[in-house]
Order: sequence, then C-alpha cells, then structure tokens
Amino acid sequence: MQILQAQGYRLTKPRKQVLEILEGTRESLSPYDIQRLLRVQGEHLNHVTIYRILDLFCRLNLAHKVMSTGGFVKCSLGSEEGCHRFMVCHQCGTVREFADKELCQEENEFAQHLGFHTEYHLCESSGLCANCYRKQTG
Amino acid sequence: MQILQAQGYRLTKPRKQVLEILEGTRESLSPYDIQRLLRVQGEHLNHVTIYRILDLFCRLNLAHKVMSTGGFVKCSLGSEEGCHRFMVCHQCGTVREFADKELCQEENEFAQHLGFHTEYHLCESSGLCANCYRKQTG
DNA sequence: TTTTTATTGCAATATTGTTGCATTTAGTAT
DNA sequence: ATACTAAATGCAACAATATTGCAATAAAAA
Repeated sequence: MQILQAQGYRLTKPRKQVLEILEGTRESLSPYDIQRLLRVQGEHLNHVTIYRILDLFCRLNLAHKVMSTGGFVKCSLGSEEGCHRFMVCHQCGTVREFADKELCQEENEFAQHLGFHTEYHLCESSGLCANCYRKQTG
Repeated sequence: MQILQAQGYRLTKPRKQVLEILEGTRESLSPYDIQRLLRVQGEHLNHVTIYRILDLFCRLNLAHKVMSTGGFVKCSLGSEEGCHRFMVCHQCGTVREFADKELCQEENEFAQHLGFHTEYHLCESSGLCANCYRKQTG
C-alpha cells in the first residue's frame, strides 16, 4: 500500500477498501464482485471507481487480472521472479500465484525460434488444487 | 468442416460463413467483429447465432478463444501436439498458434510439485512478430 | 485552515453476453 | 420430388460489463 504514496498516488478510502477486499479472499473477483462484497458491508463504491482502482493496481503490480476467470487477485510475488503464473482451481475458485524463471526463459526462447519477440506472458493453469483433488479422489 | 457432419452437426450457411471469416484473417475476431465483417459483405447473422457457432467451434477444436484479446481464431493444429499456445503481435494483431509438448509437460510437473493437478493450460505470449520487430528496429 | 488538484461520484451510453420461444432449414424418410 | 422432423437460427427482451465527460469531493501540501 505504501507503494501508492511512493509513486505519488493518494492513499484514499476507496483504494484501501478495494485492497482489503482483495486481501480477504483467495478467489479472483470482478469489479462488480468487489462492489457487491462492499455493499454487504454497508459500503458503497461506484463501479467506475473500482474499475479505475483495479487499473491502477495492475499498473503498479499490486493486482493481476486472471484472464480465465475475468477477475482480479492481489499480487503475491515481487517482480524479480520472472513472469507470474496462476493456478486456478475450478472447484473452489482459489487462485495461486507462482513463478518460474526457467520455464519463462524456455518459453521465450521457443517463441524466438519462431521469430517472435515476447514482451509479456500470460500463463494460467486450470485444474484442481491439492485440497479439491484429495476430496474428489477420496 | 467435415468434422461437423462427422459429429452429427449440420452444415449450415451461418456456420460456413463464420468459418470463412475466421479463415480469411490472421487476427482474432470477437463475435461482433465477425458480425460487422459479414455486414460489410451484405450478409446478416444474428449475434446470438455467432456466439453459439463459436461455442460449438471451440468445443470441436475448430477455433480457439484468445484470452488476451477476447477474440477467436481458427484452430491451426491437431490435438495430438499437446496444449496450444498463441503468440499475439500487439502491433499488427496477428495471432500465431504453436505447440510444444515438452514445455507443456514441464509446466504440469512444476504445478504438480505445488500439489496442483492441471487439466487445461492457457498460454499466450504477447509481443512483436518477426515482421513488426524488423520494421520497428529498422 | 485554506488551497490545490488528484480522485471519486454520477449520468449517460456503449459494448458484450444470455435466455426463452417462434420460425426456419438441413438432412432424412416417404 | 415432397413431406417430415429435429436441429439450428432469428428475434425480442434483458442482464452484465465497460467507457466517457464533467461536476463534486477529499487527500495532501502550503
């Protein structure tokens, strides 16, 4: 959160609220999900505001958009560790972030063999997390 | 296209039209993009129909949804080659499909180390294709 | 406290996606 | 060829998501 101030952005109540919501769950949340969760708490944020806050958070690497769900999660890794990957459990919805520099580099090299110059990676696995896998197989 | 008949689906004019549109471009197209392109040709398809056709095509692996653009491309690979990956040029919009079994497997193994059981991969690189890279760097 | 300006709220609108049901049409049987 | 039937499409209505410009508000600095 201090990163906001450090970059010259203001530390506002809506921004704190959205971050708190993201921190309070391991699932990905759409802008309207966030609005609904806040409403339950008796709070109101305009959806436009939420969109703009999420945009900002993504630019600052405080949050990520998970493409396969369309929602957002709080970023849990620093930016030194290569590109960020996500495992999305389609059972419980939990999103876990991880990174693997080697995999990332292999992928870049592979693409470059085909003449392509990668600037950004989008890597998501969907499947079952350890918990849900255990439950399902018994 | 014969795969439709083979699977018991009918070979209809709208389906032919959508496939023809997808075959005619290397960029990813949203359902409404496709509708607009058809309108230019003096043809009309209801957007609901297009949504349903694209759903079907994706189920049959005739098309893919490119998550980073939200559009669809015609599938250019068979299903034996592991998970399908995409390189999206953010300059010209061209989408190229490729596959790499080894990468795929490494990724699965990595995830499994973390207790996750992968069922589906989403892998897209965005950057510059060979053409646009050459133009840009001169 | 006052001021400044980034941030938020609001209204209006555009875009995208979904559902149920009537109509049409591809493929089949007559 | 014609009639039949289920699959596919069209239509209408609606729901959800996303964007823009401008007025009102509030965070941080003076």
